[in-house]
Amino acid sequence: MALKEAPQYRKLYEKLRSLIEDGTYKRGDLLPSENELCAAHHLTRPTVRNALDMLVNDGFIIRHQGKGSIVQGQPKGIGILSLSGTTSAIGQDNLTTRIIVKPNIRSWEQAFGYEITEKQKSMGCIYLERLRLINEIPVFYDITMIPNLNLPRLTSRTFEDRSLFEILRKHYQIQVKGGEQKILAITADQRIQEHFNVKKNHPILRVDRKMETNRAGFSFFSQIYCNTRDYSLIGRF
Amino acid sequence: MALKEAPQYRKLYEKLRSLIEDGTYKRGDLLPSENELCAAHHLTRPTVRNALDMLVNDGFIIRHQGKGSIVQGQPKGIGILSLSGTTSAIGQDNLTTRIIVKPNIRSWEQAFGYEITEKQKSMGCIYLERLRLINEIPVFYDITMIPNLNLPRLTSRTFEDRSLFEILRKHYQIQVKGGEQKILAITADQRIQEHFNVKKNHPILRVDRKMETNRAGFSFFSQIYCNTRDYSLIGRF
DNA sequence: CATTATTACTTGTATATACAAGTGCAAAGA
DNA sequence: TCTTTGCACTTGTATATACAAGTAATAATG
Repeated sequence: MALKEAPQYRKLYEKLRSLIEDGTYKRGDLLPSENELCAAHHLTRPTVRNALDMLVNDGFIIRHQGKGSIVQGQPKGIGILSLSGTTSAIGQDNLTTRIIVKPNIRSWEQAFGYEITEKQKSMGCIYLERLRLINEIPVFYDITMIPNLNLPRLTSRTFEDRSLFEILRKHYQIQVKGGEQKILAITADQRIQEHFNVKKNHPILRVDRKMETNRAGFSFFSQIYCNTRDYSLIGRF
Repeated sequence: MALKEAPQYRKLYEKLRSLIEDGTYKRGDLLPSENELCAAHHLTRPTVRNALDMLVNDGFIIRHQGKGSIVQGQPKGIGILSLSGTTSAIGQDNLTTRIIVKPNIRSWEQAFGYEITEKQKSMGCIYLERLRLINEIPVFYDITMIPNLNLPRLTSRTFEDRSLFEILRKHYQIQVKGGEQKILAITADQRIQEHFNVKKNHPILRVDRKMETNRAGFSFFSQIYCNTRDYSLIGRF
């Protein structure tokens, strides 16, 4: 089952997105005009606009009639912490990831309070746990569960360098379109105390989320513990 | 300054959106096909697709190649702050509001960590504190600061029955378009302990938010304390 | 010098068209 | 009867074109 090549507008979207994310285009900059992009990539305006529409949608740019496409910066984030997200909010340099539980396939009955279908139950899930550190300080601990459906070699990919969202988007054409989340404040239990190196009664933010994608019926789940003493979650809405 | 007429695709979007919101099209229904919509509204496919794209974007529908546009239901909300407890949805009946500090005008230098302009500083702000109870249980404590700009009689309006957002929208044509928020877990301080009737070291969720509106340069701010023991924050994104 | 009009750009809207690709059903064939 | 083929439908992608409308800098005008 060969992967279909991505459409032109999608490829342009990825290119421009990368250029914004890596800082080639900074906040406040103007993107090349639509006509310039047409010429540069040998596309027509509707196709180019399609790509730009996606960027607008994600919050990377805004457009002004008569002026151009103005780079906004990082996406409005999906929900609260833009997942690709912790990366974008903090700056990639300082963020390191430790895989605590390597991706493995296991059975599941539900996911952090969210229901899953019978089919998903029968297929099992890819499970992993990660600890993320900012400037050597452990800040996030997240547990991820992904239905084990048609994702060849996902378990073997590295989750350290790239974000899960990026992997899904680029390699499997799966885009997170939205989702649902529950947020609450708890006190650190034994395990979290150890990972975060905090004492009892330390307040911790917990986020349970269901991520819905463009692939019908394909959702995945994560539970995120966050020590907000030094870094708080920031998001746009 | 007459309002420019809305473009065709926008009008079609509003029509279809209304039909979904009023239940004419229910969840799971198929919308008329693109060609049918073209014929019915005397438009071409790109224009119709533009309208449908907006609906997809808002989460009202999803589209399936070869099948059609499937109605999903209600849109994704703005921000977080819809509540979920053990009981699924909390009817408004159970929510009561107590004004702890009545709206009054005072000076300010900043707002919960967000910068404000010199002009806003000089004008002062409208300040209020409220406690919100669900089924007699105190769940939210929020502090609100609104720039004191051209909002005659705002201080005297009741904040108990109506939401601030509704007042701003209906009486001042101010709509919240988006904003920024910071979320963290803290332990209850003396005052919060009393309001929430919890003991020391009880974990509390704190949200600092900046609300941006359709009026250029007009933002307002709130800080929300939330006891998530019985009710957690849920939200779609 | 200050104001207004022109001009050359930008994005916004809309039409017309073509073919690719996924879905589901019905007709043809084994 | 069951399977396969084909067809008619759906949405997806892409091109080509045209004009409207906002923006900003320049040129013309008072």
